[in-house]
Amino acid sequence: MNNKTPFKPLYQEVQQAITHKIIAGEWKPGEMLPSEFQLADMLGVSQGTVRKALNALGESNVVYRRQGVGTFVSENTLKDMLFHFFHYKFNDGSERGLPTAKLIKMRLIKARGKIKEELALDHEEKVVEITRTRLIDRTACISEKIYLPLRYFDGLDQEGGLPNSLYHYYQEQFQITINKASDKIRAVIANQTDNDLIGVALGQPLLEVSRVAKALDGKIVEYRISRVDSEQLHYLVELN
Amino acid sequence: MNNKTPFKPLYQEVQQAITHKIIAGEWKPGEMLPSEFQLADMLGVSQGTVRKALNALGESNVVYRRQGVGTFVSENTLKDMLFHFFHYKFNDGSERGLPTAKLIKMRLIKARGKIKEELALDHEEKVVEITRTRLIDRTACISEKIYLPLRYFDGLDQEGGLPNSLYHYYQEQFQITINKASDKIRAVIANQTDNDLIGVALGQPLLEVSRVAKALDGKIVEYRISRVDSEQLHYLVELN
DNA sequence: CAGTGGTCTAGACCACGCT
DNA sequence: GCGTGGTCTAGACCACTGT
Repeated sequence: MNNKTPFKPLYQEVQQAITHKIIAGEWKPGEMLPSEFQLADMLGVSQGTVRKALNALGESNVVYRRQGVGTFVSENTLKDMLFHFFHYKFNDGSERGLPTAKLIKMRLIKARGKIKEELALDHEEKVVEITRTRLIDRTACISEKIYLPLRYFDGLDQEGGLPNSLYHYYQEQFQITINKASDKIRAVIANQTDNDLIGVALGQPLLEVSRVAKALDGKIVEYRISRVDSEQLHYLVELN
Repeated sequence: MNNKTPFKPLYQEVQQAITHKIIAGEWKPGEMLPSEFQLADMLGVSQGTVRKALNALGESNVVYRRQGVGTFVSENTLKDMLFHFFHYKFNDGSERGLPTAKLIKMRLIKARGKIKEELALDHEEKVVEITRTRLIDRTACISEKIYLPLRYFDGLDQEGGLPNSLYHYYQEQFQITINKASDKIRAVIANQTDNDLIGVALGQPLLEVSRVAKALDGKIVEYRISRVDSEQLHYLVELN
């Protein structure tokens, strides 16, 4: 008879409804959402149901909640991004300044092979390739190659410079909020390019971190390969 | 006046009370806890408060909950452990058999330097040093050095062999449940020992993962250094 | 069918941040 | 003091699992 109705809890509907409004731009990054009771009235459910939905959205960093203040759409600010998406620490345990970035090259290419595959593209679309180095306290320690489908970042290739926090820039300029990512970490040997870009000796071991990042709506919007000076930095993972 | 009462929610008290009973062995790994209503009666709070506490314990993997069945104390079974604490994947994307382990050496040493430091020991205590390799489909791909304070693992040095899933073994033999860990990932160059243990060529890049693991009560109980053949495996991190 | 966790509601009250 | 999220309670009902 196949009479299976998968059953979807009401709070998940509410969660989706709110998410869609955020994606649609009804509430923009940094803005405050209506209170729990107002949302409950708007959506015709009880306050407890809205609460559960908002807490779930808080868990996945779509919004953040502050007691006594309100619920706000998450911003990809540099500080938050460091916490969520930047897990490099100094080997000696020292805390230093915020990382900056130096743009080396930006060009338009066609996505082929691994780039096309990792970005899950059907065709050989145009993508922007960004090459840059990251510096902490003026010392270069990471080189990055970043691939962005031009489809999502129209006009990006015309830009002259880029800010330190790309994710915040994506959000402000292109209404793309990075929300999830997965990092594949491998060990590689430094080549001449690494020597040129971050000054590591040829033959030295490096971490190569290959990241695929997704926006709020689940679409893959960025592929990024970082090569990290392992003599200076390590990658830290907390397992709970 | 300094009349600050930090305010501790009731459900956190409940959470701690339940955690303590689990640590004390009142409910053992794999056993079912009383139902929400029974716990509520026992502790003199409402069912909703118990629910919030149990869900929090579920989040941190102290218990797991199954609708229609019950709430159970988590077991460090091989399958769960792989999901939580084993994040190595094959570079070619293939899924293969479960990892096995081959014991190379076990000896008793005094904790000094980095070992003492990472295990947060005050004195040069005795620790068990375990050297083993891990194999997937009979191919060696990881070598591990594991350091365990003898204080927590009394008699371990007398054992002849060890099972594949150490964490399950800690739990069954020593009533120690591994609950949290942090991994520091670096890149290194294979040396003669790596060549002997996992057959990687000298000079090849490896991942070195240095893990500190904590038990339910928060105590550091294990320090482990893994050296991973990066030609075969990578370390995968999901950022949400 | 009995028992468990999961959802949803309604209402009271508390803690917090801002003004 | 006001408005916000956070806690706690009580009760009804639903969905899932195993017997």
